[in-house]
Amino acid sequence: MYTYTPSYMSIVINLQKSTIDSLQALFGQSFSEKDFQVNQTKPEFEGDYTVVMFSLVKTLKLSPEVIGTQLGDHLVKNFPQYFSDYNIIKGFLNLSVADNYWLQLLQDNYQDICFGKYPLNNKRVMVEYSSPNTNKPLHLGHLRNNFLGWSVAEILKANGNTVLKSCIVNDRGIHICKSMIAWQLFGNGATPQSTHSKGDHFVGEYYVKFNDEYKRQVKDLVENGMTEKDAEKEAPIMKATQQMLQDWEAAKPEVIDLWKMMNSWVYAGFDVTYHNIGSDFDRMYYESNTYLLGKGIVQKGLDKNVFFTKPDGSVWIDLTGDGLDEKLVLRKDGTSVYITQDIGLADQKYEEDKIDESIYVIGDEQNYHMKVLQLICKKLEVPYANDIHHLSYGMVELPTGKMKSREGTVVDADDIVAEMETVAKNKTEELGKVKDFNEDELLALYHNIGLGALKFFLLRVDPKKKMIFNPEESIDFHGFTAPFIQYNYARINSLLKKNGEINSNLKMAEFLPLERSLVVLLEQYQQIIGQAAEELNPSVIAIYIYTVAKTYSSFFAEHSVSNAESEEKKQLRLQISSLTSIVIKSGMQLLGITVPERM
RNA sequence: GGUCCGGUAGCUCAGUUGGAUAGAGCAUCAGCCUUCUAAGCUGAGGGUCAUUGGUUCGAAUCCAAUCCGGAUCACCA
Repeated sequence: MYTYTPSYMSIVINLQKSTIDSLQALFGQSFSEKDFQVNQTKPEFEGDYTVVMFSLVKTLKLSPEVIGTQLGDHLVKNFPQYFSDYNIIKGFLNLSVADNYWLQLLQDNYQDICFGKYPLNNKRVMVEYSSPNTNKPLHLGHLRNNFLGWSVAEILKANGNTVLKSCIVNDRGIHICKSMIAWQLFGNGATPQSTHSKGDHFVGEYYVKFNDEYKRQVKDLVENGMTEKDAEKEAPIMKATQQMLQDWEAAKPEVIDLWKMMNSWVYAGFDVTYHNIGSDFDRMYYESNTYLLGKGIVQKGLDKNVFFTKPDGSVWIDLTGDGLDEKLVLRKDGTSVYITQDIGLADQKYEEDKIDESIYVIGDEQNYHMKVLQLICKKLEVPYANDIHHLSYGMVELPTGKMKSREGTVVDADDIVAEMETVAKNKTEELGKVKDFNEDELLALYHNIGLGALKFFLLRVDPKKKMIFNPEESIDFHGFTAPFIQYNYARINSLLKKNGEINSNLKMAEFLPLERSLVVLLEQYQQIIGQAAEELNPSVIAIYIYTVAKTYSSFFAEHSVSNAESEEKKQLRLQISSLTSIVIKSGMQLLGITVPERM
């Protein structure tokens, strides 16, 4: 889906190309990079990268050893700038990359803060994420969405795309009216100001109150002999809510005023949260503006016979041929439904912003909906039909099951961020390394560490998998976590500060195993950025950056930089350290995580 | 019932365009701070890759069947 011009040619690609050339020269047959596999060499064997021979055996009708020997020989002889040595074990051709190659890579890049990133292309991509409802505050599930959306946007930018972040606010509908009704019934004119509460939490409380009252009324009715189904329809509070929705659609001034007032409270609360977690948007869409969109497109679709009308006047699309069902796109009264709005909004985005790709960060419970949207667009033959991608992510669940706002069993976004900051504060004070920091510096540090730990926790796992969060166990600060990575960055930073200017002109090119492992890893950063974009998967970055930090941590414990065996060694290690710090900072930034200079 | 997703160490997860002895973190145990930040390092134990069968030089990875868990199939959004 995304193809890029790299800023430097990666060693794996060089290996593939030179292998293809060599095979051609040796055996007179042409291969492509898909005909053989290139792996990183396992640590227990000599070498950096490995070509697997088995797939070539059939076509060449030679034993793996024979092919390996000839190929290895040819590669080392003809591409000495890349390969210095080889060995063959079973069907595996292990190649050692020339020390000078690594040295040159280091010298060219050790101060390049753009290392690994791709040059600008002409693609415009929109990432839609967050998409909150205005009847309740954000919870942990929203945070996963926000962090994913932000990170994917950053990853796409690093791949050279121009990215627009957008947000569709779900600001109308029955759920909003529930909070409104409850406030009328139980609020006694209270406001966030009068109760000293955050606007989104304030409104969310009334959403919970609605459901408590609703349950009570249903129970009463059932006790008086009504069936549960009828009771759910007949409960006075539900009837009042439905009336309010109709009044809203009829634009009754007092309902609209109430709606505007309560939404403004929620937005004030959201602003605080978004600012705190570092989310922002280039385009805001409000469902109260877009819910009528798409009707014109449906009309065009009717003309093209993509849609059909049922006797009652409702409009449908038949997707049974694609393994799905019939799907309604316009109600019999002519009003649009969810999918109709999305068709309309997709069109609006395309027209207004001339975007080439559109990414929707939406939970996997909407896989079916997004599939329908993509299918409808294809059948309508709109130009952007193949450029709609769903970044589907799994729910964040508690050990007790799903989080439910209605029942108040949610991990609140503001609460969890504050809690993480407190843990960061306690831990920092315990260690006592930054006693000279002033109050602002301390707050910034707690924020970076606490929020970083949370972001990393949510981003390090494959988005499409659901995850379980146990509020009883606090999120770890050790091991595969952001604080560990941040800590390594801070160590490198202080080391580099102590040692001053780095000599860029090195002749020595001998690497100890850990030094070599680091350079090999760092060289892969560019390819990792590409892979993360292709898969729309920030966990690729998280895992990679952790591996870099972990390897550096071993290196740091094993080898002294300041007191290296020789001046040349010292300079080499400083270059490695410098590039490591650049990659850590850059990679963490792709995850939306700030690295502190000290901690 | 149809469709889709998942099941890997006690726990949380990597690894699936088929490759060498399946990897991390947490937790447990044993070592390591007079030397660049111990939020660290080194090591140990811990596995029927849900089950069964198949494909082949080779399967956690591909195919089939089965079991378990989840999502979805609204004139809600």
